[in-house]
Order: sequence, then structure tokens, then C-alpha cells
Amino acid sequence: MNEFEVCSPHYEIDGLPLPIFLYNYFSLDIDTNNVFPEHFLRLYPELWGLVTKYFPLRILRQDLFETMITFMCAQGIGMHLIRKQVSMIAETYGERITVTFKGKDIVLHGFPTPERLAAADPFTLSRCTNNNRIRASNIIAASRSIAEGSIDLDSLRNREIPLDELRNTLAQNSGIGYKIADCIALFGLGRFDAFPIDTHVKQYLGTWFNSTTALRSLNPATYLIMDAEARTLLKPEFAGYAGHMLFHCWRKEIKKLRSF
DNA sequence: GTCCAGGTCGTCG
DNA sequence: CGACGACATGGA
Repeated sequence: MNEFEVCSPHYEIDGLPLPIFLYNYFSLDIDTNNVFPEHFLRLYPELWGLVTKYFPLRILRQDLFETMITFMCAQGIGMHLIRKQVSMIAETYGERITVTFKGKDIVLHGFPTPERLAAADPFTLSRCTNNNRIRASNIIAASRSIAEGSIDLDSLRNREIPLDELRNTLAQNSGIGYKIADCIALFGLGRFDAFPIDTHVKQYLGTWFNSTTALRSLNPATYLIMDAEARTLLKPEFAGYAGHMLFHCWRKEIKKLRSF
């Protein structure tokens, strides 16, 4: 199938039909009015008023390998530093792309291939990973496994794989725990049932949903309990999509964070 | 100066 | 198991 084939007729950009790959990338197959369960409005009317503002939010179906490496850079540091790391990785190891815009050349960089990162020197790569050598080594090891074929990323695209099995498989890699595994599933595999629990999610589970587990320290056991709790509050098949809306709602409306 | 940020892992009681 | 420190930097 040609990826420039257009999708269903009612999607357009400036009057032009939308290519199917953009329809998929922006996950326009998902009706975000249908992401929260019916009873949510009744149970949490005040929260509903806040979170409905985030219904236009799209979860992108992003590149799997890029998603994997990007979230391996997202451990206990701010969004600003995460972006910086990914940019530096692309600029240092990614293919250079020059585009001309309004008569000016603009240099961009694609995200590197697994082979490219597999061949990276740990110390050199660590300058892109916030000087964290452990993180750099983990990224190289994961990239090497993929490049050598001992990990088959494409086999993970099978929708029949249960979420916990997927999570455990991804978490075999050093540097990937449950949270990052769930992020890879959600953003890289379009598994909208995956519900990553980070510091913000843990906070809103405690504040908005009175989860007592959220008051305990985070470890694999409490992570799984909160995951199960979230599936009773949300539609299990869209727990991650709804969670992402709640995540942004919490950060912007409550924490008043400007970056996203 | 202190605390927290899209965590994970090894170690110790 | 559960708690705790290391890993690293920067913005509030």
C-alpha cells in the first residue's frame, strides 16, 4: 500500500485530503470523546471540567527505536534535559538532512539507527546523555541487541501480546524498568492500554483518586498495584490515552508547569 | 542552598 | 520485600 494514499474523505488539511500515514501518526482513528468511561463525569465532575480541555490531545504513533532510546534518557530529570539529550544524540549520530526554506538552508538531523548507536563509544555518547555513563552504556547495549538481532523490535508489534508480557520483555534491557517499558508501549507501539506511572501520575493518583498506594514509595510492587487501580478508574483498553490527558492536565492546571 | 524533575539498579537490614 | 543511595544536571 502506498503510504501517500489518502484516508477517509472527511479529513483534510487546507482542503487537501490527508495522507494515510499522517492519519496514523496522529492516531486520528481514536475518538478522544470515547477515551474516558461513561461513569467518569458522575464520579469526578470537578476533574472532568479540567480534563475535557485536553480532549484535543493526540498521542502520536512514534518511531519505536527512537521512542525506546528517548525514554531511556528520561530518568529522574526534567523535560528540558531530556529534550537536550535527544537533540544531541541526533546531532552527533543521526543522518544530516538539509532542507531549503525561503531561500535559506536549514540543517536538521534524523534519529540514528540502532547500528549507529551500537557502534558508539560510551564516553563519547555520555556527553549526549547528561554525562551519565551508565545511561550511555545501557543505550549502546540495547542498540547492539537490536542491531545484532537478539531483540526483534518488530515482533513486539503483535497486538496479541498481553501488556504485562510486553512490559517484562522490554524491561529485560538494562536501563528499562516498568515505567519506561510502558512509555515505549504507549508511544512507540500504539498500545493505548499501557499506563506509564511516573512521579506526576503517582501524584495525581493520590490527589485526584485518593489512592493510598500512591502515598507509598515507588517500587515494582506498588507500580503494579497502581496500574491495577488505574484500570478500575479508567477504560482498561484506553487507560494510557486517558492517563496522558490526565498527565498534561495535572502538570499544567495543578503544577503550573510551562514546558511540556 | 534546597528540592524536584516523565527512573533504574545495586545493596543492605 | 522495603528503604536508601548513586547516577547527573538545571530550573524554580
